[in-house]
Amino acid sequence: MKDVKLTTIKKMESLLETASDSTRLKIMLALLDSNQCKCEECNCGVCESLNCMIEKCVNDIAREIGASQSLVSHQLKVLKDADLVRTRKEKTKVYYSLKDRHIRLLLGVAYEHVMEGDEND
Amino acid sequence: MKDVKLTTIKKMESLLETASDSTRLKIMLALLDSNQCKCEECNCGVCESLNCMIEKCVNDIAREIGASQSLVSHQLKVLKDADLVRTRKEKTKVYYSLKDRHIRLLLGVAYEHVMEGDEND
DNA sequence: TGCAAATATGAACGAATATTCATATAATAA
DNA sequence: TTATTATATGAATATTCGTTCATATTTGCA
Repeated sequence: MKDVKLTTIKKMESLLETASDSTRLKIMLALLDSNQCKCEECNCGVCESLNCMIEKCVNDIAREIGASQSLVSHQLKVLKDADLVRTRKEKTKVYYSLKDRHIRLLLGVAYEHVMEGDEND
Repeated sequence: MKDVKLTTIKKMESLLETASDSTRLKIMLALLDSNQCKCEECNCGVCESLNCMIEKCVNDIAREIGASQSLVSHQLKVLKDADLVRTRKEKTKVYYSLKDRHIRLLLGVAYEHVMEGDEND
């Protein structure tokens, strides 16, 4: 990883910056929740199939994480602009889901690091 | 990942926040550079052995990433306080290295996500 | 056509943060 | 001790960012 281009670093910065906010983390973790997995083959919530992607609408997310509709909408826009989530419209509702497996991996690595605490390597 | 505690989310936020800065990313990427791997068994730069951990002193990092000594020192402190790097003193120099494999994984996932661009899953 | 539900947006405020400059501290060698 | 090298730190500045409040937009339904 020696010669990483500046534009690549800027993109990495943008990705991590977008992920590094409590509200947005809560939103993304809500979208990881396996309870609403729609996949018929499994119920893991972390499998790689697109069919298995969990999606929730704005108000449900807001209620679940205990934040206002406005705040969640604002932060979902940030996540969308940074390409961390995708959307699907259905009637008046907009369903959000995590963009791809990298986002789940990112959350997973961060979660594990925090959970393992101060062990040394 | 449904019931993630608030304190856990705060720690994840802190980890990602610390990682989400160009200067600090450059520093950490410099510490991933396999060219200076001290491991005698391999030269990969990404192996998990602590012996294989690459370490560099402040001025070398500053020169390598083209930033001032003061800035690098400030940001290394941020990285150290957040537990992303470890230090080893030797005479007047202080050698820095990445803390553990999670940090390398985090950088790796972010790098891959950016590199794969806008492919959908 | 009008109402209701769901979501998006703009302005404003306060808080947090990266960088620079100047200087301080610590440790070594002559 | 004195000079030199390496690193750390404090203050100051400008910029960015999260949240709230009020309001706008869009869609479906009666």
